[in-house]
Amino acid sequence: MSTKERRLRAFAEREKVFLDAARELIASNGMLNLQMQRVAHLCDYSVGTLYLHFTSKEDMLLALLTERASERIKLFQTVARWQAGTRERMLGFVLADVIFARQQPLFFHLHQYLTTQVISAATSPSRRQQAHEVHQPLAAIFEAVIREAQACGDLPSSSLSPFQIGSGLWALSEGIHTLVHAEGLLDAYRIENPYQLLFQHVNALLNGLNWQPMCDLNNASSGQQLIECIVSAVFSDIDPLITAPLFSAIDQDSQ
Amino acid sequence: MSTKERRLRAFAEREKVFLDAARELIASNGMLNLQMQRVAHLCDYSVGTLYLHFTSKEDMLLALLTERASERIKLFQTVARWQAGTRERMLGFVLADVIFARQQPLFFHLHQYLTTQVISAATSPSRRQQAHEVHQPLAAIFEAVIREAQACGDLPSSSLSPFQIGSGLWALSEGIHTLVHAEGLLDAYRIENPYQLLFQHVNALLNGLNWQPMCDLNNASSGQQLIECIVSAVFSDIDPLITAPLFSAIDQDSQ
DNA sequence: GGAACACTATGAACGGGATTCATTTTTTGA
DNA sequence: TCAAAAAATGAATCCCGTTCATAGTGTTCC
Repeated sequence: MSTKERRLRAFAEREKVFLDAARELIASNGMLNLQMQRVAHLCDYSVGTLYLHFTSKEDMLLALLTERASERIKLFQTVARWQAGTRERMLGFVLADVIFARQQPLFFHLHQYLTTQVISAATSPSRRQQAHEVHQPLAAIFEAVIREAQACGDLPSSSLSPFQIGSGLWALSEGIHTLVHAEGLLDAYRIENPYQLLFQHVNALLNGLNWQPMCDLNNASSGQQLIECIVSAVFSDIDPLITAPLFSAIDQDSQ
Repeated sequence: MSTKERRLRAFAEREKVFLDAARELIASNGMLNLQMQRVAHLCDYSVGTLYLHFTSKEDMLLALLTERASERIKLFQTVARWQAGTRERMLGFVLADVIFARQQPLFFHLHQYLTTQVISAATSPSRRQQAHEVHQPLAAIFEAVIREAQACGDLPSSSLSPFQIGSGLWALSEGIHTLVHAEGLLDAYRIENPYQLLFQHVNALLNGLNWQPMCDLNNASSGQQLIECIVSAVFSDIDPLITAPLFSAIDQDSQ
């Protein structure tokens, strides 16, 4: 009975085709102008067929986001495999997130948009579930490093669970991204390189947790050197246009 | 030539009437079901008149958000006037933010929704500008405390500007709010009281900045006592239903 | 082979609601 | 009092997301 399997596979493949088309259309016209009609027509299918896959437009966008989770996880895994201290790897995770946001601004916006309650309510529960499952490994990866740090004495044991400890870094990172994308906010305060700022805050937080080896916050350039070092050790394959502004003084970022 | 002035005042008053109606309708039917028609009719005006005030629905929502900024600022000012150490006051700001988010969940959702680039793009530049201006005092208030801390030696001077230092706390706070509202995320990790977690992270970050007096992170209950103390000193007029879960172990929060 | 059946795909039509603008009403000032 | 200017109106428009009755295609079994 391979008929059914074959059909399922074909269905899954078609879903990818739709998502590719959606991505392409968003890339050229912006998320605001994405129309279900156009997605369907670009793939030579009818709208009805498109709606066999997604319960709504938002549902499709969430699928698009979920599809890309694996790339983010890959970046995290690269960091996790890196032979370095636990603290360096934690910084590496934050860096990975920044790189991801810069590499794929579209996905960052999608994430932000779909996290909103109003919009999230328009997605199907099953796809929300799927999105969660797919992101699970992200947390698992950094939890492992936190456990390792506690085991080897880099990090004092705490009443908090590893996830709870990590959530602080996660929130800090998420929050900076939000501030960065709140139009005009950073201009108003003449903050030129928000991501360098993020690393400073992360270092402060890690220091506050007594995560060894402690870092001298007054020496900003050594912090930048560390980032540069992580980039060349772990992310040497990433386009320098994306990574360079993270440790050099001048920010060429134009979002 | 008071005619013009009178008209302007009347216009501003009518805008308030519209915003009140919008708030009422959102409160009863949810943001998703807000219709411009209904807002206009509830005020006995035509849709056209409504559109003399707002360039779009999103523009109206942003106005609604901006209108409420003063309440948030009031909470901050209460904290700023409190006769206490600088570190306590910084915690107080974070607490004020949490209280605001719990008191006015609607405005929190609006904020989240309108910060999104997709939605923000649908608002008028002038209103975005206005929203910025109105929020300016928020930053000014906490910057003053940071300056004071540096002056009195609670906080070592740094190469970062006061705003830059504060932005870390701001981001952390914003990020936790985001995680809290990302449906199901906290359930998945059995995090019962995210705001207690926020205070722990804030304390870690402040410790990391060497903000005196340092706080013992292992003693969670003393942290909770501090929150309780701030609440009774500064926010005694706030409904205990809102403040109690912030320092007691059981979280009755149901968003 | 082909008839009956089940499963898929279709896209015109529907519906909901934001936005507009030609027209009417009100206010102003001489 | 009245023409000109300003403000208000709401029916009509337009735009899209979503649906569903119908047509098409593949499958099964005699």
